[in-house]
Amino acid sequence: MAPARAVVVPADRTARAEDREIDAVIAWFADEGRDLPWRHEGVSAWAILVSEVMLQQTPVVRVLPRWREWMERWPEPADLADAPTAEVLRCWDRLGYPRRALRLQECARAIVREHGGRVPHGEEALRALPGIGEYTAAAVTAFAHHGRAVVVDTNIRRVLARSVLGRPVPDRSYSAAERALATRSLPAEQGRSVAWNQAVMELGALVCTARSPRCELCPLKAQCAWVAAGRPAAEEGSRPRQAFEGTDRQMRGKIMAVLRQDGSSREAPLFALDAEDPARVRRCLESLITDGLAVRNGAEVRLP
DNA sequence: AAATCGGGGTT
DNA sequence: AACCCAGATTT
Repeated sequence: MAPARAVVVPADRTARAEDREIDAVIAWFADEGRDLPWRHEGVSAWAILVSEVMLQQTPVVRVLPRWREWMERWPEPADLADAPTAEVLRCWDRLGYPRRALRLQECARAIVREHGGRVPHGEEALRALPGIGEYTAAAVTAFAHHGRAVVVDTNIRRVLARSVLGRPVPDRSYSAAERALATRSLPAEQGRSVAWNQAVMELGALVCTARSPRCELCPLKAQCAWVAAGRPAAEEGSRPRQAFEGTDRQMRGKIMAVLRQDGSSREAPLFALDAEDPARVRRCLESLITDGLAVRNGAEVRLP
């Protein structure tokens, strides 16, 4: 399990070896990291927070255009707080999981109400905001406030699972042991910790990818436990994942697409979205209303 | 710990 | 057709 170099090496030599690994990854990022707009100098903490929420389960390429438009329309938390929610949901478009858009607006309102319109510092205060969980609080702390935080996203999980544990994929669920590993791996010095978080995340996105990792380009290839083990394949997925086709999630998406397009709709036409299963349409409609993503007035349904 | 919550590009 | 993506929230 543990990497070979963990075996009884003088503390100072271990430290220097780890420092070289860290520097190699940071240097790789300086050369190969993408020029993403939310990484630019002078981008506000709010803009970075928005990017992080949009990036929750949505790939970078799809976030880019939405983020640009969003920040142009609502550059400050107060702007989003005052926006019509229907417009917010339209601008969110097809980023997926539209509850994130709702929570982001609630987040903006909480920032205005409780923090004077400024993104608060500190992971505890950040986590208290709607839609901000462990990852996003750490990411905002690191990338917006340049603080030392244990950032663990899907990319970092994969890089650590492979390079340190020698495993092809991380576990399904995020464990305390995994958090401890990420904590141990984080450089002690603040500036280096920020660079490390950014660099490892990018390494996972560009090189140590889920499908076809490009190990030949990896700054960690010489000391990667997974490479050393001969890059063993992952076990076959024990459970087939739930298909998307035919799920409530898909139907909710279809209904939201209609509401974004038309602003409102009579209820009856929505049942044409699945003539085979009106109960499903009904169920999804009710759940959207419960979630605050749609409102009913009379025989019509519209965006909130 | 597991389920639920979109949507689309890649393989 | 399956897999994956800068996760959060609820149960």
